[in-house]
Amino acid sequence: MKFESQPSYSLGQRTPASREAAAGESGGNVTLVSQAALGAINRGRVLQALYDNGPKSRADLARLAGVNRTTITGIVQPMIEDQLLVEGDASPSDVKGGKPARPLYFNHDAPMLGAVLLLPGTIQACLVALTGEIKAVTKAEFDPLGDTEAFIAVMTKTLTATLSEAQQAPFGIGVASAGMIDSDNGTILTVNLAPVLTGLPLVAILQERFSLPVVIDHHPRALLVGDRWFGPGRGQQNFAAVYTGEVLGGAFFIDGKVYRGLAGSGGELGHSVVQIDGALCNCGKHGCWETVAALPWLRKEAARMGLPHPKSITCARLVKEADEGSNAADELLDRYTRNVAFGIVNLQQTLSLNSYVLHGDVAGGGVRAAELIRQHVEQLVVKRPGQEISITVNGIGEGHTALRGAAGLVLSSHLKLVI
Amino acid sequence: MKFESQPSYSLGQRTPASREAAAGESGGNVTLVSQAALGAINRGRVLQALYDNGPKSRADLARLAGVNRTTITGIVQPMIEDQLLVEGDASPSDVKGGKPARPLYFNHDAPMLGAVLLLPGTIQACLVALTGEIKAVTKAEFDPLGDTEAFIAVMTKTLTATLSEAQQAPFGIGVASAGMIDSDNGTILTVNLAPVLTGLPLVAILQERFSLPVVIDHHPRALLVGDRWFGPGRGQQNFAAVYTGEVLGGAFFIDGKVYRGLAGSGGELGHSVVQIDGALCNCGKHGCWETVAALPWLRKEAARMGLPHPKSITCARLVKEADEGSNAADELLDRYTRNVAFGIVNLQQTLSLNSYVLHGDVAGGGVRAAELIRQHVEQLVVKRPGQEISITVNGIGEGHTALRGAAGLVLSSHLKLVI
DNA sequence: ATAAGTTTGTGCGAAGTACAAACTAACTGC
DNA sequence: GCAGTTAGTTTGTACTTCGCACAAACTTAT
Repeated sequence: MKFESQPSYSLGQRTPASREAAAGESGGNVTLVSQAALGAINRGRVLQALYDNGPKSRADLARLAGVNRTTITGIVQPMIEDQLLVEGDASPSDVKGGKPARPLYFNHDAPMLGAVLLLPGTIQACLVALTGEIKAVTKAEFDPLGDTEAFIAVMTKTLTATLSEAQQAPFGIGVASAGMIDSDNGTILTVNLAPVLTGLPLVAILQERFSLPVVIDHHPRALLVGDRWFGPGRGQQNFAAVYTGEVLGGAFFIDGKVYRGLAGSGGELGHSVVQIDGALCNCGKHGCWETVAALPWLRKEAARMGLPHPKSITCARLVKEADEGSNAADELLDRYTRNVAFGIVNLQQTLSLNSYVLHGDVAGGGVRAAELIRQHVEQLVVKRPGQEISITVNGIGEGHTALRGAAGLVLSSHLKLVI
Repeated sequence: MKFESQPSYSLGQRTPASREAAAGESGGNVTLVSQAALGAINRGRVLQALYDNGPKSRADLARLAGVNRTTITGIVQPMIEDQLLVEGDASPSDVKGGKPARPLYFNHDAPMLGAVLLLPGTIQACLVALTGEIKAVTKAEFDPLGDTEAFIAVMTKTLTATLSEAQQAPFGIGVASAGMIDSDNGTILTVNLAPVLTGLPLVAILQERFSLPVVIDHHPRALLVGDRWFGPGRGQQNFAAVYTGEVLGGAFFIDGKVYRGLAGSGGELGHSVVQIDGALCNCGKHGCWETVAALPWLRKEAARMGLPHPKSITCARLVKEADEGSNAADELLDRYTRNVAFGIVNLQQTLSLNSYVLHGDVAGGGVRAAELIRQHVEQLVVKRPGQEISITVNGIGEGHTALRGAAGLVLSSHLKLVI
């Protein structure tokens, strides 16, 4: 399947990319900003402002960005003509009269985003509208120990099925994958439990088959992006997403952009050390955060304390049983949330992002777990005047956030907000 | 003392600042890039390329930045006319003939940078040339428990003495200070051992007295900037500076810019937790990194192990005694460097910067200490294919790096490399 | 010695961008 | 009906980068 049509205005995908490539070839470490790139950057920022703040008039956007109204007109007019944006009905003027503003927002029928969630053994693909709605979900399974060609066949078939439901060419395809991902080079390095994926240059493969921009990143980073574009991180310039479950992970949104680290390796928090010479971790080291704040620890402690059905214990059940009056559950919940808090404390001491969105098991514990973690973090962090730490839970289902995040990866790279 | 003259080309100080202020007033979180800002940004990047790569011809710079040669000419010509840059002698052409290139570099007589290092009880001020040379060092002492007015008087007098030796108006004044600093608002929050500084809006005070741009940041961040502009971090896009001594601290250079965190509070690594419920820390918490990797721990262990003169033990002496055959020193050195390594490991797992510059006590241990730390980090970190971790020591004296870093703070803010 | 080839650096016009001023459109309040 | 206010557009200006052409300065081959 191939898509040809592209919007008349460049969103900066081509030019800066080729520029960077050129600079890369000559080994340069500086990149000047060209005139054309400038336009793309500003177009991207206007779109992001629309995302972050919801429907806004041209005048509002101009005020928000501190630029001239005419600049905004120049930016949005081609987008309206291309039906990426639509003008809403005139909203009544608020105070002292004046011409009513016409709010702008994304066209419901604008091109969508392809999204793939890749976990050991399963593939989920879908289309995500710019407004966040999910459509055309397709699921498939693959043999984690099988043949590479077989996997590619399943992946292609699944994605083709989903993309064929799009009315127009999607902006691109975003892939969120478990495991260790090299997002710079678009390859999967290793996925525990799915050796078939080891070393797979998935971006190159999909780009070739679908002739669309393709982006890949690891699961926690997709959650982060999902939070940023469509969840509680919307509009924020600094926050972290923290995932807890069988393993621990995190991702950071710093100064308005996704932090990736070299070759996309930042945020592997599970194996930061919180207990020198502590318990043995799966990674072979001792005292990793994962040894005290992941589900295996919780199951072990639940069994030790004699809680019912310790093998299937979750934060959600712990909260429920604590709410029902179980002292043991209450105590374990407190210790669990405290252990989770230590990782967040170290993050806070390091980056001082002040805002954290929880995912995974601990998110199942809802507001109560989040509040407990917040209290522990507050106690364990060195206080600064005027500093407030917020811990929130993403209420939307886990899979949906990851899929939306995969879609958001495309937006982030497409809008090229980084210079 | 007031300075009036300013270079004819803007380096972006005024416009973006006022732009940001305007956007801030209206509560906006996006900022479009203006035409004028674009020029300032590119001018800044050309200058940074000159810093990072040493003297380069226009053609080289154009290749390095991936832009047209004429663009570089347009950027550097006014700077040459303003005597910020100078054209060197024609260097002999290297291979196939052609017109010999004229390398450009900073004019030795260009405006300098004012730098202040503020530690409890002492002030150091100096001028730093764009080439890194330090001139007109002035030192003074103040009463850490004394009167605010008295401190300001000493500070003003010291700085006036230094600045009066400048031939032209410096580009600005950079202040590196111990303690907790709010670099966004330019105030000192708290300094242990110097209560007189608590809450002092030093930037506003100095800006008013000297009519120059003033920047303040905390000590580790000044070391980072010193490394970046004039030390082992030169030309690097990602690295961290780590300070060990009576306390621990760090600062990060991420994707080509100094990371500050909200209100400049990132990098307070000393109180990240590496030992849940471990030893009591000065901060009132338990198991902070500072409890196992700072000098108080080293002194305590040296005493426990019966090493000579444990109260004045340093990493430098430990290395010397270990080199001379002391098994106890060797063993303690290994444990000390391992404990230091844990903090770097957590940083690496979080941000994956791959490159660390050591300062403070552990830097006194030279290459041997750095290599030991590197080995421990390699062992304790989760390996990624193709990932190399570098640990280096800044050979230049501590004070000089901090002063150069304070100067570099001005450059960083003046060049406005961030958009 | 001469010619050819190569590289550097500089005018000049074109294209693209944001901005300011002045304008029209649309609504409120008196 | 008219003044006041706000939204959005038109028009002209200033600034920046880019591509092309060209002179200057050097090397190499004949």
